[in-house]
Amino acid sequence: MQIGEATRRAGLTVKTVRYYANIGMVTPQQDIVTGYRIYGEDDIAKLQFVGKARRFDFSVEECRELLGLYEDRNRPSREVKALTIKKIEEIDTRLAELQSLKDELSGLAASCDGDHRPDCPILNALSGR
Amino acid sequence: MQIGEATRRAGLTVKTVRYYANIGMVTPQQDIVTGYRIYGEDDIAKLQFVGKARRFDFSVEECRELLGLYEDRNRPSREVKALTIKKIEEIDTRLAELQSLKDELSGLAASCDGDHRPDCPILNALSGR
DNA sequence: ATAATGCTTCCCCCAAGGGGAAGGTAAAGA
DNA sequence: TCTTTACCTTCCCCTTGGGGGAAGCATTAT
Repeated sequence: MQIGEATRRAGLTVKTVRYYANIGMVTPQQDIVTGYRIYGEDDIAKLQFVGKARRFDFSVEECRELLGLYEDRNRPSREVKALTIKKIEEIDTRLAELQSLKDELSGLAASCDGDHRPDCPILNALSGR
Repeated sequence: MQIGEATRRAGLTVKTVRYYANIGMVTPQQDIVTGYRIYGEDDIAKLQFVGKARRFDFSVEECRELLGLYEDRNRPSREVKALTIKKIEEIDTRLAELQSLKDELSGLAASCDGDHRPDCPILNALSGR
């Protein structure tokens, strides 16, 4: 099928699918006459796979790695699990950072009257006073 | 003072401080003969202010806005508080997304043996089976 | 015949700087 | 006085993951 239907079935944009072809992640066949990309069922499966992995916050490079493992029918599940745990740890780190930021900003917002007067504890805090 | 000391006092890199000058956020004077940027105490205060705001996850454009409010001695604190609350909401949204991702990935990781065998529930989930 | 899609490549754009080259400047040491 | 060293400048390419849009074929519908 052509790229349009492939994107519909994979739930991705044309730009995205073409990008994956360009970086060699999901490489369809190509019509020699028209130059059109031709996607098969296996390509669709890969696109859907990558789409889901991206939604799980895996980077494109990590997706490439996962795809390699996905295609290797003999790889130990250990490797996949290790990648997943690493990703969970990254998410944990980011969660803690964001929570800390939120706490600080919430404290500042609570201390600011937020009215017409110019005095503002938020700006005071940012300016180090 | 020159840019080197300014960066030391503001806790930023030279690249960053030059970038802020280029985009017109913190614009030092400039020595006409040497072309060197010359930073004064007020510039240092602004750099420190922006540095802190960036650490609070405000974008550069938001920092520019905050800086404008910071410099306007008559602005109502309402405006600053509104920006802060918007930022807190953004952080909340991202927190929820990350938590959801983490829960799903944790479930997958728990269901995967992670041994030498090739069977892997994580890949199965990603491939939609 | 022509208009409407659909496809291609090509190039620039985003945030927020980082890395490094090539070259001017200033102060300290030999 | 000469040279090294440390700072400074501008300029250009690189990053992530594509988005926007132009210019130019192909196919299909009217």
